[in-house]
Amino acid sequence: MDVRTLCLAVLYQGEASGYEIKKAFKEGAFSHFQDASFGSIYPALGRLSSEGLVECTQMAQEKRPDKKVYKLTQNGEDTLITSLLAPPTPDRFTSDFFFILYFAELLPLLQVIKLLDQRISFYQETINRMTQCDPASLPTGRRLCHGLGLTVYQNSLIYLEENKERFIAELRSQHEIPSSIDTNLKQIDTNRHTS
Amino acid sequence: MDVRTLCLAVLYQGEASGYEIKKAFKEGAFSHFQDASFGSIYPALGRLSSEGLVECTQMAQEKRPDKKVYKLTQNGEDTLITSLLAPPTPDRFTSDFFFILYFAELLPLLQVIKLLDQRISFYQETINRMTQCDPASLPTGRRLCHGLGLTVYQNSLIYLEENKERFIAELRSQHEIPSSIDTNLKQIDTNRHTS
DNA sequence: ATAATATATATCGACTTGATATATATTGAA
DNA sequence: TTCAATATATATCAAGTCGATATATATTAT
Repeated sequence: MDVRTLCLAVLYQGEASGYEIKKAFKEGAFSHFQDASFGSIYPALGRLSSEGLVECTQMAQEKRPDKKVYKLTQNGEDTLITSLLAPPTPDRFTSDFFFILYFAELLPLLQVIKLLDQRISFYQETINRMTQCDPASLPTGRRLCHGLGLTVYQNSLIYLEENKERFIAELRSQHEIPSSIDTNLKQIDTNRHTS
Repeated sequence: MDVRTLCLAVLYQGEASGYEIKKAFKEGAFSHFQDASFGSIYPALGRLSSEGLVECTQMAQEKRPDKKVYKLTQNGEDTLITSLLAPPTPDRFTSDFFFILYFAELLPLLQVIKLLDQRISFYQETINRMTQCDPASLPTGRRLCHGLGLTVYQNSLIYLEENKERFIAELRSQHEIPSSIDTNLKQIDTNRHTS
């Protein structure tokens, strides 16, 4: 979803500045499945403003730098709904954690253990944060998002906790045969390209 | 993870052309947690080649266009390992599905049902594809990736199947009061910005 | 026959990120 | 108390990335 639509979506829930829109992606409601940087938010707001999809009110603040508060227009609201009706593009998931884990045999065991422990902490903290909020207080669509997301984190945590020890033991046993460290993974696909 | 490292990772498993590297992200081993386009793969291979991290062999093919087969050098292998030791950047997950679902109240009910059904099919197909492969045949790290990923898809499917009907019934009941269609979500955060 | 898909490399405009610059207030630690 | 870090607030820019497109041919399906 393009940043312009993302801005409209945040503004649908109440007027906000560029800084506050960024927060919605960093910590707020959209943080688990969308993101945008200042470098794309500010230009997007400028274009939305010139197209009449949002209105800007310059708030000359007492002490802090000027705050530009953006508000959705009726046209902007209609445009948001239309964008939501378009067929969704496939999810995009990019993870260094999975990428590094994939090559676990090539890395020092302590490094891998650290990676897993950090991941377990990440899942625990995320679950704690998400269970702060009472699902019953959420609108229907938002509640399903919340429930599905929470399920993913909870089951990921369970899986890692259940398999961590076995996994580490297996890696340790492989480290005991030093000559195999480097060749383990290569063996798998060696004869793929025999044309 | 930058595209250069991703190319080294694919080449670690066997020599490959740019086209074959792209396939590793589209359908192959890395498809669930990494991606790269031709527009970044080809320049990356050129740079890796000039830096001596990969070697290129031009295969003058009989009928098809020339194939440039890239192979990892020792230097490239070392560079890959070093990159894997760097602290992982946070995951990035971007989903139109979650984004649209979040605003379910604003959309025609049939549209939402279609969205959920497509999602359920997507999970089912992904699980089917992933269960084709025998986990026991995979190296340790790769097996944990596979297991954790599969768990996520399976539990997402279960959650959606268990909650779909209740969710749709709830949306339907809200549609019966037409005046509420537009205001449901707005009510939540209306008095946040009362300064 | 002919449309669609697969193999194969390459380029390019448009967009996005991550870092940086600028300026001030508040909070917490030494 | 002083000093560092964090938070509020906008804006820009180099570097990197995507998605589309061009080019050319073989195979598969309709």
